[in-house]
Amino acid sequence: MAVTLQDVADRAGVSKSAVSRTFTAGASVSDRTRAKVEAAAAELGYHPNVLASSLTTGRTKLIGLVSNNFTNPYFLEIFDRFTQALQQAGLRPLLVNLAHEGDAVHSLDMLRQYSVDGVIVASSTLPPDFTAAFRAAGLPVVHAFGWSRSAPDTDLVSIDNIAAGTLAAETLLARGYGRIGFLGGPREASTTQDRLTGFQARAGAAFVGARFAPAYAFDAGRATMRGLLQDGPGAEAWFCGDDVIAIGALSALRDAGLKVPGQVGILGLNDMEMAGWENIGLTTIRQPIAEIVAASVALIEASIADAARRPETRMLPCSLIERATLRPLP
Amino acid sequence: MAVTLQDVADRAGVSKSAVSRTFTAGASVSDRTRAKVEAAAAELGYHPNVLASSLTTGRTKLIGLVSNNFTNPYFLEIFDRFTQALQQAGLRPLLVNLAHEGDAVHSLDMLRQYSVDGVIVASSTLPPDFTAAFRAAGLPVVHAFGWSRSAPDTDLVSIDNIAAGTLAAETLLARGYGRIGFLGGPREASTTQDRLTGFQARAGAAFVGARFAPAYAFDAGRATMRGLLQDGPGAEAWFCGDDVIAIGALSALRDAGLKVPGQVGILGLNDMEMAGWENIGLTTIRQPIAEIVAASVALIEASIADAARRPETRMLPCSLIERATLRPLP
DNA sequence: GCCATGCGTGAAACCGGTTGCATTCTGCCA
DNA sequence: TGGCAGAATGCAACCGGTTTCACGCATGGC
Repeated sequence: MAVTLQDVADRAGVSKSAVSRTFTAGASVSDRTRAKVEAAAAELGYHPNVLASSLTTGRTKLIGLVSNNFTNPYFLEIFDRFTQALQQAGLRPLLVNLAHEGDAVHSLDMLRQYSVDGVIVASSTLPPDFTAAFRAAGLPVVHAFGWSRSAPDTDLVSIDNIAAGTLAAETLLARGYGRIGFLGGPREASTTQDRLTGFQARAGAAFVGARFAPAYAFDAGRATMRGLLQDGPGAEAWFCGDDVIAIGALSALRDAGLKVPGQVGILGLNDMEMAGWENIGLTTIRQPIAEIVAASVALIEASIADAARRPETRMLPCSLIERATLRPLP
Repeated sequence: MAVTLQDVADRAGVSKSAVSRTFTAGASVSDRTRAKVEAAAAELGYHPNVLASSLTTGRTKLIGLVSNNFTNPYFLEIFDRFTQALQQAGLRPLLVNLAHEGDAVHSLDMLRQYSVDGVIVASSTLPPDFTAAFRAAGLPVVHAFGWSRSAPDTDLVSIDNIAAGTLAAETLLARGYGRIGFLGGPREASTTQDRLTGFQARAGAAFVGARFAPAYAFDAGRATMRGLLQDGPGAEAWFCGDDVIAIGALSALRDAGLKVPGQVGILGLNDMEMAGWENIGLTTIRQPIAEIVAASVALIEASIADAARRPETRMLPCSLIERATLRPLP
């Protein structure tokens, strides 16, 4: 059905080798041969079969893009960037949805079956031993949006979550909120723990406690905030570990008749597109998503090019985006 | 590096053929050999290389998942379902982001280079000649969430957009809105045209006009509604061609001090998760996304199994989801 | 005019599997 | 026990490429 190397070779009156060489950069071919081959290839509409060539070259240009966050709209922005950045780099994302627990080991096997060149794990909740498994299998792997002290032997790209927590506490205090709390995402996630650590340390005596939403979801944020309100007077301002949780919390506050940002302040994290919608106007800490994606792709490319490369950690700075859910600076 | 068929064969003391046959269903192997091979494979941690086998079988179990909607949160739900459904079927999604116009022809070539078994195009705005190009290349292709009279020779899975428009008009009229309008997505999309057609036909004299948002995005919906408001008294209720446009429109109405659903009614389409958030409460027409995804995967499997299969069109019913942006029935 | 140099080329082996075919093995029946 | 059918197995070719190797040929220096 499809046009093969041999077809082109026959047409051009040269050997398979000659054709192959015209399509591999840096190979030795005369201008005359190259011209003949290119003409034949164009006439026949030939495109080399990447998969066949991967057998000998060991490169598929396939990258496993693994995530378990298919419900948080923020991740659509992340997928958008990743797919574009990978395509730009001539790589192809093989998407893996880690919806169920058991998928983890299975998907590792699967990605090896397809001999992907590398794996990008985009998640802040996946346990470090998951990425470690890829590395143990000899696969280049970059963990983006997650961070873990316990896995220093894999590439990591992330914000400094401790610094983000610190920035959050500083921001709330500077705006005159006296009692401040943390409304994080899933408790087990090391990112959540780091954000809390930074927040609590900087908040000092102003810290009134932490609560954890079970998921990065509107409902989870809303329900958790409702619980906090029922428990009596809590904080004057909350640092939420994620925008979508923050938006859920806002909804609960509004239902309870509390004025934001006057009576209660809310600070998010991520700066997803929705945070900027005029009917939401969430004040939030921005993750530099473009830079995180670019760095992740760069690191995976580096690991592919040099298998002996030492893994590296890139922590990118985040910044405050001022909108309407915190009082202005005095 | 990786364990190969030969390694297993050596270990088990049999030929490559025997090993290959133990892993292909329906091949003739004795129980004794199978046991030996399986033991050896387990010890070595062998997983067959799908790409190598694809050379002879012609099957990669790779499916191109093509879309250009990486900004509408609704599509994250769609990707979530598609990835899960494909994984369930033993297929792997190769994700293609059609962000730029020029990507189209390039991505076709690319998907052929990877000899994908089929392509699923998930988009309501891609032109029909795009999917036609895949079909012309001999690739099984299913177009989901889009529909076109002009391309009856490809598999289509979608709601009946004309019927959805009719249902929308009926719904608005039944709730006592006298003058009703259509606020659609991109004008060129055939889905938009169909929704308008159905809507206008049923609305009859109550129809006051149509306006088109330039994109499926909050900002687009908001700006378009703001424009409508400036143009003076418009409709009492609007049928929006997409939830996220509807949510943008709601934001503009609220800013203008108009009461929803009392003074103005808003009806969306899709029933994305966000539509159900308590701070939004969008009344909307639900697309049966699970069924659309399931049907798309089933059709692509059918096309792969039988290359001579005739393409087919599946139109699935949609239904009204009652929330808070339309007046209740009298 | 001779030889070293090096580029361009094709034959053939190989990547990791599958599969047609011929051969051997097994079980069953006469 | 012999004969035979059918199952099990191995060999070798093949899928569509890449790459090593050896050779042919043009070039340039002496």
